[in-house]
Amino acid sequence: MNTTLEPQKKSNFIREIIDEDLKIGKREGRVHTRFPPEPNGYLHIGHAKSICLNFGLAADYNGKFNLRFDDTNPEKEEQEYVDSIVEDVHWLGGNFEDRLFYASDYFEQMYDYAVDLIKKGKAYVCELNGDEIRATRGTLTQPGTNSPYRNRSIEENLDLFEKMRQGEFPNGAKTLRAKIDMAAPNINLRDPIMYRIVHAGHHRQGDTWCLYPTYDWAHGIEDSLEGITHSICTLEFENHRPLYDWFLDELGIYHPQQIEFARLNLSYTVMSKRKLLELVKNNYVDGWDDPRMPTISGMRRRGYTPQSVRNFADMIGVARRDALTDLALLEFAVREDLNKKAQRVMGVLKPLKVVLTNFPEDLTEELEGVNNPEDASMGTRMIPFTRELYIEQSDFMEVPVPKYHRLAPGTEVRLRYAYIIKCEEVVKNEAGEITKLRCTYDPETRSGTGTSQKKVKGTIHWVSAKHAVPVEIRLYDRLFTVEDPGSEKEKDYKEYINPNSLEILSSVVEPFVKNAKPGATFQFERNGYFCVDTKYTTADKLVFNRTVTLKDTWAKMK
RNA sequence: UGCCGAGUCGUCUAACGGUAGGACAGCGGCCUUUGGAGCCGUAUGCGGAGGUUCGAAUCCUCCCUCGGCAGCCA
Repeated sequence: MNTTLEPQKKSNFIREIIDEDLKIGKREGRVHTRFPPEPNGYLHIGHAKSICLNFGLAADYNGKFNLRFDDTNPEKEEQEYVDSIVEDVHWLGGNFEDRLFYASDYFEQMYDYAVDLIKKGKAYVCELNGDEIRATRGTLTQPGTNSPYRNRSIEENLDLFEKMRQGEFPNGAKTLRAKIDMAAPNINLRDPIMYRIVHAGHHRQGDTWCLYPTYDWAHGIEDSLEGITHSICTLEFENHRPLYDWFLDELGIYHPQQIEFARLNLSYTVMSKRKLLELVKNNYVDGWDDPRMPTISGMRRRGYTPQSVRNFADMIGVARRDALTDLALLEFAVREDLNKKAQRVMGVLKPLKVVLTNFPEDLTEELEGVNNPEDASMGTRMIPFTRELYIEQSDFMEVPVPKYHRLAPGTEVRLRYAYIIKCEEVVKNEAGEITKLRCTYDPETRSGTGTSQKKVKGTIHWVSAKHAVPVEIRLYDRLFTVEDPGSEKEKDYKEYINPNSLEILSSVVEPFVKNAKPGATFQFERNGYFCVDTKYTTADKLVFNRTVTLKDTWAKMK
């Protein structure tokens, strides 16, 4: 149980429901949640919200959390998705222990329950085809009409249902329907379909079944069988709750409580599996784990930490109103976490050569750099300093604008951990482009020596040319150019794809980074957080993904 | 037009009849050998109209706006 010693978790309406349930001793005071994905795609940040919610509730209330695949539709589901989902839930920290379940493991039990309903006169085999069912369902404002097969005898229903299972009928020929009310104002109650015939191999059941349960019929049973106490799902299932309750009540079995919350929408991206699948299939992105994708695997590859995603989930809270969450919240969450953990290092994204004309040709000085100012235990490292360096192109302006604290002709700037230098000469090629800066350094100004009182406004990062490790750096920008690409009814969301969401750079980093392992995260000082890409990094070439930039107050001033 | 649901700072989210608070974003400042981090300060909000009440974001009525639902998807 939660104790008063623990930090107070942010209140939300689901916690209030649970608190009340616990108070009145409902369901033996247990809390047992689940995350029930269909394995028809990769998990995204919206699913992460649900996982954190469900797992967090179980953890905080000393309860249990199940991972259950809702694999009731063989035509869309694949083992690849199962594997990725298990990996993602684990990575996020969702601990389901040994409780990994599959709806398909309950098919036999569901079938028996269906027979029970038939025997109670609450379900019937219907021979209407898809068009006919649609036509007799009525509309939002008009009631439907009864199926001509609605009043078959129980014996005939039992016989037909058995034959459906045996594979005697083709796809779509017959369905099993609940006998509820064709005039119900809630369309879900107009004799909903419980089983459809699908002759297709199932990723786990193979050809055992040609009869597959629908979501509405299956889901409550799955929850019931697992002893789930609070069945948390998103708002679009709200209209299905009466049906969830109806099935469980008619069956007379353990009855969990369905609670709906608003799904996550994030600005500048899309969250539907259908759209994400389309981006992948049509190569708008480089797979489900493309770092620009809002998928968990994409975010992992981009350098997000599980902790940052969990913090984000806590920040956004849980409610019942539709919302569009600002991407800035997610970026804040990852910066906050990485700031505490990331090894600092210097890397020059777009290099500009600097020659220190008064620095000895063959000298290499070793300068000490702090690995993480937020965490002294991470220690220090030595950084080589030589006559020829690279600095960031953006750290030099031939004609500086006001408030520009960096290098310009005749001005001084500090090199991080090193000396103050002065720009003496700008070297250009025939095209007039700046190719090199000739500077002088002031030997009295070495960092930490305190031998000079000289102060400069700016400090810039650099890499010794002789020691520079060439790397590829991938900069990512938002995938879409508008806040809510999916909301425009008249336009296809793909029209808003950002054509500049990926920029690939040839860059240099300090030698400390040379043997970094795939997945390792660094802060390139003044630039942002970067991680070694797990897909394209090879033995002789490091590829970095920019996870997120540092907050840049200078960029805002411009 | 039927049913269900939701409206609180720019964004997300608290409040449970008793001073509308927090986070992010913004703005101003301090500090700084990362224009990072940190610290301090600051502005902005209860969809509308009535009603009940000493007192309403909260309870009631009406209105407005937005979202979901007519798959043999989940």
